[in-house]
Amino acid sequence: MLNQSSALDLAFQALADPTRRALVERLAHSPASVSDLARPFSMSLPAVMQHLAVLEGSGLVVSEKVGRVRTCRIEPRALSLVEQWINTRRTEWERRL
Amino acid sequence: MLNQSSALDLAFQALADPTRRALVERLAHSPASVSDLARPFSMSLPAVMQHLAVLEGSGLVVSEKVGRVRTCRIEPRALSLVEQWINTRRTEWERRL
DNA sequence: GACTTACTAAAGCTATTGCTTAACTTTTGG
DNA sequence: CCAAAAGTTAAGCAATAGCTTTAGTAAGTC
Repeated sequence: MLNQSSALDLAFQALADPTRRALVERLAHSPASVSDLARPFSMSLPAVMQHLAVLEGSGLVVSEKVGRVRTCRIEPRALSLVEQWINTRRTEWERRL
Repeated sequence: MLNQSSALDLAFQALADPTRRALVERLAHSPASVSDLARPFSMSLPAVMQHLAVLEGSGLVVSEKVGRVRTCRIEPRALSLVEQWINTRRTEWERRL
């Protein structure tokens, strides 16, 4: 199954994991470094980094490394894309009634 | 009785698959039977039914069987839950700026 | 009653996911 | 320079996801 995933596939898939949603919730308040993001979780740092990679791969998070610190932040346009897809379906349904 | 987090897990996970999103898109227009839903897809009927089971498990779709026909429809409140989670994050982020 | 339609149940198979640990590299502070 | 801090890479592994095929059951049709 090598067909390339759409942006929505990647975004929904990224948000399907509770750890990744927690990361997004954290980042909704302010940007943060990888270590800061990892600290609250009981899992290993590489595990958190893999979650961040999924989030970046989906476009929901962007990051920039300066010195040895990578700072991550939310990309709200990717959130909008998902929000709009859902809103469109819900609205289509409700318009019928 | 699922807590909010699990409900979101299930909903996002359900929507992460393109086949299931296509089913939701179809159902946004009108309710449909399992066979009607399966017809446009190249995969087997049991495969589509498994997708429908995931959607029902997430609460995004409900169904009722009358005679030998199961009719599926969208449950917009489950869509709202997802929509609101995203909206909250996006709004939190944008309020900061 | 036999046939077809509509759905269901179960088993199995492969690829992906979500972790782990271990071994790096690159900065930075003393 | 030396060592700690911050991040990265790679390998491996158990569980899950997304199919398949096969074999059903229940309900309309003739």
